[in-house]
Amino acid sequence: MNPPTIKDVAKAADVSVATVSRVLHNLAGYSNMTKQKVMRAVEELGYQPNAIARGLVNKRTQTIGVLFPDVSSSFSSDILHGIEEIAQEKGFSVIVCNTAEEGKRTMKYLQVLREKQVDGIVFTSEVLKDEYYQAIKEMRVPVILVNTMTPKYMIPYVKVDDRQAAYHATDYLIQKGHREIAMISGTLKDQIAGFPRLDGYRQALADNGIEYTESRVAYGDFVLEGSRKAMKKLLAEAPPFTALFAASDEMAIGAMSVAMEHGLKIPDDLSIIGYDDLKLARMIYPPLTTIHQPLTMMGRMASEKLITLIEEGSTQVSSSIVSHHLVERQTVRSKP
Amino acid sequence: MNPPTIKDVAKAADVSVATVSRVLHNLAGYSNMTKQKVMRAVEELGYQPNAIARGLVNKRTQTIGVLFPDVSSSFSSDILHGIEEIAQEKGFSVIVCNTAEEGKRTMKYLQVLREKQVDGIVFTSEVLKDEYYQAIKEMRVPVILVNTMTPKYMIPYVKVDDRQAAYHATDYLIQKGHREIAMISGTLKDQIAGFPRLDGYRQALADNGIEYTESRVAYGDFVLEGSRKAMKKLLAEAPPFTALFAASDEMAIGAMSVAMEHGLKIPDDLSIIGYDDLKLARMIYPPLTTIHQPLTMMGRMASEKLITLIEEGSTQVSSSIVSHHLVERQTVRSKP
DNA sequence: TTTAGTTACGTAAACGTTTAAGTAATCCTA
DNA sequence: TAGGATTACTTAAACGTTTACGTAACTAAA
Repeated sequence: MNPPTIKDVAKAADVSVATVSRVLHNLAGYSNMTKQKVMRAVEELGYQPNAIARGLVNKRTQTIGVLFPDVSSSFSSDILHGIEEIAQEKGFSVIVCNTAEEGKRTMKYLQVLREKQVDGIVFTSEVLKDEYYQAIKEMRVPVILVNTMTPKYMIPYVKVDDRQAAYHATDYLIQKGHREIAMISGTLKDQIAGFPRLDGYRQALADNGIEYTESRVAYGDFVLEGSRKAMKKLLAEAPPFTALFAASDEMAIGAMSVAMEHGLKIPDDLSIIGYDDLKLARMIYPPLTTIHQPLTMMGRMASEKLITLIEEGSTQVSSSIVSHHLVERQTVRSKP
Repeated sequence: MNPPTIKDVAKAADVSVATVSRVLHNLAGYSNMTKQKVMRAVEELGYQPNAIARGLVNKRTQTIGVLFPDVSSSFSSDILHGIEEIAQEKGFSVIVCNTAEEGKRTMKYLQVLREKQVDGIVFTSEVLKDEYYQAIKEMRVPVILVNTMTPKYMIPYVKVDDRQAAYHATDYLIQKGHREIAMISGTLKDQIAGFPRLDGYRQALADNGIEYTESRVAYGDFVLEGSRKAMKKLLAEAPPFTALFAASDEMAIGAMSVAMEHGLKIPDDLSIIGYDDLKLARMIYPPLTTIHQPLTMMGRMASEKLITLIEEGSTQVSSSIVSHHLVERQTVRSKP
């Protein structure tokens, strides 16, 4: 009736449960004949071990929790993909947590993950508040930050150098001959993806002897709608510009569409470079030149690091700055 | 040292574990004073219940497993988003499983889910092979199919009527005055999203007295690259056409880009309608007219149904055909 | 004042594993 | 051929809960 347990197997094979457990784990201490008996019983009963019971005694669940501000974003799901891939390879399951805007559900989810006894946590794309840090510390499991970081605590992270990548993007535009370069930035309050990217842009201008013009930067919120508004403002109010750096692909695409609606040709009338290299950057027309963040790989790395921490016990933490690269497609044009 | 258990709380409050358990669950059988004592002890020790131990005795883990062929697709992640939302609301966690191409890992994952004692499963976007069905049946937990179905077994599903939606898309093109309508179909072997959509297209043509021209349909594999090839073939070999129905947004976008590369203007020279209404349909330029599948809502419905099945025990199964709708954007134009 | 009923607990078994410790038989080795 | 070492097991505790059952004290009705 009920699913067979190890006890049923033991009874059927006429041995003790300890013996069954040992043959199932390939430990020593039984004859070949008993092994046969046990295997046969397992087969006949269709026995499957119960990971919950196992977890209780081992204090290990082979499960990790992953927190995203928005699971359904292309961004998050690429990271998730990488995390899941390595996790499953190493025998871990992943519980996904959508913390929603403003991390409204973060604390609740941390609580759930604690009760469920996950072995580790990946925390992505959001700033790690003190409150979160305390909660995680209390649960005594390793954490890895992806696409975010904190200077305040020693927590390993995996991310690209946003400032440097933004510098790269802007410098590329300059090398292509552009000098009037606008930017659509994320919100400045965002210490991770907002300020550093703007700063990189500024630095690139400065290093090339181009004056920074405040009215040429507008602020979006990393997603489409905000960017469309920002672009309209730029088109209406900013001094003319021949190129645009958008701090996310989604914003680049929003800007592109309003540019096209204004009758501008891309890249002939306006060059645009994005940031992220989401799958859709390749799909739109013309395909978007952008800064590639290896999201899936970052997910893989985070997963790998986390599982190492889980299995070796907290050895030293090591963060990774992964390198971005610029992928040239068709939205940037050399200025003669 | 170790995290406090219910025993520690009991000791600290000077009562039995049974009493602690009772106050924690708001059951009857204790005085107000003991309640205070227990609560204080819980507070002071920072006690958190262990869901693993609880799961062992209750035979309930408050966890569901969700299988996707590709978690990182926009399609899957929208569904996941809906599933997660309801799950968390109802106190369930979700384990994501990426079954990879060809369901290579499906069996392995079903095994994991079984060992981990999930309370239910949602199976998405893939055909449910007999092998899978047997495995799930053996684990005696409810399943819900999303975006797929099987006539062979009584398993509740949530999906749109692909045939009807394809009919709708095609008919819309016809109402707009088009009569030379090409199609980029998924592979015919796909009994879920392949054949039915082609069939809907055919039926719409027939009902409007338009002859079906085999050479006007090309086959992609639902994703970008295949579609680009298909579109090139169509442009080169098919009799001229003024409109195109693509069986997925991704294919529509692929087709759009090759059309644009050929110098065709959309929608002036060619009208295109897609299928799915992925987020990016709205983002590209011009925004894609397409069939909207309410993916997030489908995820929510599936989650809701599944949890009902889990909590009420298998009552009757009920499937849902959810209604698609056509969203008019800017890639279809009336033919004068 | 007895008795039945209720309240407020405590005891202990159960969930399905893993594993340390124990035991009996067999095998070497000197 | 006695002694220790090895092999092939078994027993039972432990993991952290929930919950059926037992029981003592108190309450209320007759």
